[in-house]
Amino acid sequence: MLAINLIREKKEFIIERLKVKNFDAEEIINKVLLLDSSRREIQSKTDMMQGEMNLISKEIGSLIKDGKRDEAEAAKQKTYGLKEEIKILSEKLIPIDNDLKSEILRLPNLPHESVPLGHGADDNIEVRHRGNKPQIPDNSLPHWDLIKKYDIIDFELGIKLTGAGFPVYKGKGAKLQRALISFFLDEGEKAGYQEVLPPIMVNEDSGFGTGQLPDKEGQMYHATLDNFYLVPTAEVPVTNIYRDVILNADILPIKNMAYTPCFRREAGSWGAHVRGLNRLHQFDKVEIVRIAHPDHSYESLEEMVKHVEGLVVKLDLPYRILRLCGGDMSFTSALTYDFEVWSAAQKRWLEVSSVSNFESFQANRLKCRFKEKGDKQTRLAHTLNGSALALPRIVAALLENNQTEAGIKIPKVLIPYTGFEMIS
RNA sequence: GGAGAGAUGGCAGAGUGGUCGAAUGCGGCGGUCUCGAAAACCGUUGUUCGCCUUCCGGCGAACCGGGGGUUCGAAUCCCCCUCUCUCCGCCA
Repeated sequence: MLAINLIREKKEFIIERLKVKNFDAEEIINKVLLLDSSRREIQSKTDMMQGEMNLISKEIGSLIKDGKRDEAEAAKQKTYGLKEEIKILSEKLIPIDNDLKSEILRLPNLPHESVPLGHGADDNIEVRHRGNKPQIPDNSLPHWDLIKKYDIIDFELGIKLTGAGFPVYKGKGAKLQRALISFFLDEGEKAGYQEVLPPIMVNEDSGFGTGQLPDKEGQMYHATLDNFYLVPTAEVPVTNIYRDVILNADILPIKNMAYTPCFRREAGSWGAHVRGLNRLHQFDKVEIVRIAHPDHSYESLEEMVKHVEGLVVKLDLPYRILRLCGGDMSFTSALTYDFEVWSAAQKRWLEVSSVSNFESFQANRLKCRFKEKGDKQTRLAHTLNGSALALPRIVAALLENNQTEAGIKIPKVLIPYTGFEMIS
């Protein structure tokens, strides 16, 4: 949510910036400014009247204390008209407040100045790439065939238990999941992230705080009886730890990470490229989350990119890093880097991480603020997060890229975690 | 699930209709003292919105779990919701 001050002061700037996201903000902003000024006008009036009411009430109090009943009664008469006026005005304010809020919520976050113009994936800019695409034999199999061949992930069984997109990991397949999670968490710990194990269902306030609600309601599983949502990413519970808090500036940046299963309905996004592990309703992910000082949040972002890069390097996967263009970025992000790894049998890049700076956009929804030592004013913090990493596509790439006649070779760094060197 | 009790500032804890944004203690911050520190003493100490102000700030409104109501006036009375605790039941 953009700050109202910013909208008041930098209307033209916002309109220009949002063009990068191919978003025409002019109409909404005009509406916001109109609603905002009538809101302020009404509030000034009611504040004044309420002040008058308070004065009279105090007067009545002391009159009664002095036993001046008649005068007190006369003073009471004065309040009735005022009270009615205040009521009318404050009732007028309610829809204005609601409209104002919902209009502001329609505005996406401003893209950072380095965000390239563009409409879709083709316009993203490759920041760098590393690793050679492995040469695998012509009879190599895509991962959905490999998992069957070695019986490590069972989609049909998942369908029986739950439905499509809820795979069952078995034997070495299950162990590989656990190994990756542990590896990612250990690497995160080395990089100074505190591990948290949060609830994987959250309430409405949390869903709102990170921006899933109200717009992306249909993307989350909803436990209606209790009105809880299954988390689509650990970002939601971990970032919401800092909802409604005022932090001391000197503890920034806060660095947390969490492993959680992630649940996504993926309504309307099933198509040709989603076979096997490419898209699931439930998957595992380790997420890194930071709360940063606005002056240093981009340093944080770069550190996070480096960290994620370290992971794919250690797993020996060919990867590329993309700076997302305005049209491909999320509603809430100011700058996003995507990581993609090469999937040798599918012969395509798979997105395995998305690292973003949300600047104060989420923080404004969350009311996550900080205070500089000795300063009276609170300021909005910056929030950032990134996958480090999401498992399924990493597994897909590992299986495909490392397949040999004898079986699938496990990357060196994972062997201490798996306890085996080969899936065969 | 049943019965009861409760929710007050960073924390603890008073306050049951009238200058109560809220006593007191702790903590935090600033100062005195000290070479420095501790102790002691003095002072200070929330958030949001609006209006005014060149800065410092000033004035007003709102906030005592959340929402609604009664009243000239609500932390205090009434209703609904949420959460916490105690006992019972069930249970990994």
